[in-house]
Amino acid sequence: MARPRDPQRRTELLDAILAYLTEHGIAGLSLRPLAKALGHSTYVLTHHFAGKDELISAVLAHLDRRQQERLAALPRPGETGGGLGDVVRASWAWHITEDLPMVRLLHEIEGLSAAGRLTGPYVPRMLGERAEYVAEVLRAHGVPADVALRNATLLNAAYTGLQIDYLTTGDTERVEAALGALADTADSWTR
Amino acid sequence: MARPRDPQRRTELLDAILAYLTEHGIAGLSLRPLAKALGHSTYVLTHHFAGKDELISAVLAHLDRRQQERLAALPRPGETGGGLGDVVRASWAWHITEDLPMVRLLHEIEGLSAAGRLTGPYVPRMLGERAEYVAEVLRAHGVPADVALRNATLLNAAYTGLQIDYLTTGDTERVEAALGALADTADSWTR
DNA sequence: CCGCGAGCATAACGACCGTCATGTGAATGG
DNA sequence: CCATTCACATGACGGTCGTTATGCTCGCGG
Repeated sequence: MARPRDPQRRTELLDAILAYLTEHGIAGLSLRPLAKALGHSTYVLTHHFAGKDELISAVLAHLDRRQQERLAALPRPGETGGGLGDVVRASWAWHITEDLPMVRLLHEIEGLSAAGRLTGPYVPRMLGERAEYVAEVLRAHGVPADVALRNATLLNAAYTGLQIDYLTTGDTERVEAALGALADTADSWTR
Repeated sequence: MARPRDPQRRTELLDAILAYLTEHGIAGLSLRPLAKALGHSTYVLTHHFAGKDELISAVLAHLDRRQQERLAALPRPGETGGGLGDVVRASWAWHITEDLPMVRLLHEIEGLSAAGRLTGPYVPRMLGERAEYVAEVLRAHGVPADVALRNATLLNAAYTGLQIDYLTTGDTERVEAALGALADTADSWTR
C-alpha cells in the first residue's frame, strides 16, 4: 500500500466551489471556468466527484451541512430571554449586510428546486431543518405542537418571500417595514 | 411592396414558447429542442427575436402581460362583499390544481431573478403589480396607505414562500394549515 | 399577373460542453 | 528504497450550443 487519500481535500474543494457559486450562480455552471477559478484543470472535479451531476449533489449536501451549522449557532430563545422576533431581525441584518451572495445563491437553488429542476433530498431537508428550529423555539414557549408547526411554516415562508422581494426589487424601505411587522408577530408568539 | 408582416405571429409564438417553458424550465433553455417542439427550425426563433437573450426578454414581457390579465380578472373585494382571505384561498386552489406548471416556472424565474441571473424590469414589475393589487384592496377597506403597503408586501411574501415550501417539500397538510392561518389574517384586515 | 418581401428550412461555422484515456511526479507504507 | 497509489495536467473525443449565409416558397400589393 502507498500514499493514503487526503480526507480533507474534498471538503476544501467543496468550500472553494461554494465560494465560486455564490458569485457565478449554479444554473449555468460550467466545469472549465470553475476549474480555472480554482487554479486547476477540470480533471480535479471529475476525479474527486464522479461527474457534473454528482458534483452538484455533493455541493448541495455540503451547503446543507453549512446551513445546519448556521442554525445550531443561532440563539435558542427559551422561556426566559429574548423573543423570536429578535432572531428574525438579527438574521435579516446579517443576511443583508454580510451574506448577500450566499442568500442569492440559496434563492436560486430554492427556485430551481421548486421548479423541479433540481433533484435530491437536500433542498427539502434544508427547509425542514429551518422549520424545525422555529417550531422548537415556539414549543419551548408553551405553544402547542400543531400551532407551532403551522406558525413556523408561516414565519419561514414570509421571511423567504421578503428576501426574494428585497433581492428582486431592492425596495429596502417597503420590505423592511413588512419585516418589522413580521418580527413583531413572531415576538407576540413568544411572549 | 408585397406580403405584409403578420402581427399575430409573434404573440402566437410567445404563447407556444411559454407553454414549452412551463414544462421544460427556462434555466437550461436550448433553442434547438424548443424549435423542434414548436415544429419549426431554430431560424423561426432568431428571425422573430434577435437572439436568445432577446427571446428571453420577450418571454418575460409576455409573461408579465399574462399575469396582468390574471390580476385584472381577480375579484376586487370592496367595502362590501367577501374578504381578502377568500381571494387567497381561491388563488391557492387554482394554482395548485390547475396551474401548477406555470407556478413552477414563475418560481424558477423569481429565483433566478433574485439571484441576479436574470436582468430586465419584468420580474420586479410583476412583483410590484401583485403588491399594488393587494394594497388597493386594503385601502378600499379603509386601511391607511402605509399599512396597506406593508401588509400587502407581507401577504404576498408569505404566499410566495408557502408555494415554494409546497413545491419543494410536497407537504400538503402542513403548508395548507399555514395557508389557512394566512388567509384568516388577510380576512381580519378586511373586516 | 408579376415581382417582392415575409416566413421559413437547411446546413454550416466556430465555440464550448462534459467526459475520459494517458502520462507524470510526488508521497508513503512495507 | 521501492512498489504502489494518489493527485493532477494534458489533450482529445463526440456532441451541442447560438448564430448566420444562402436559397426556396408562397401570398399579397401594384
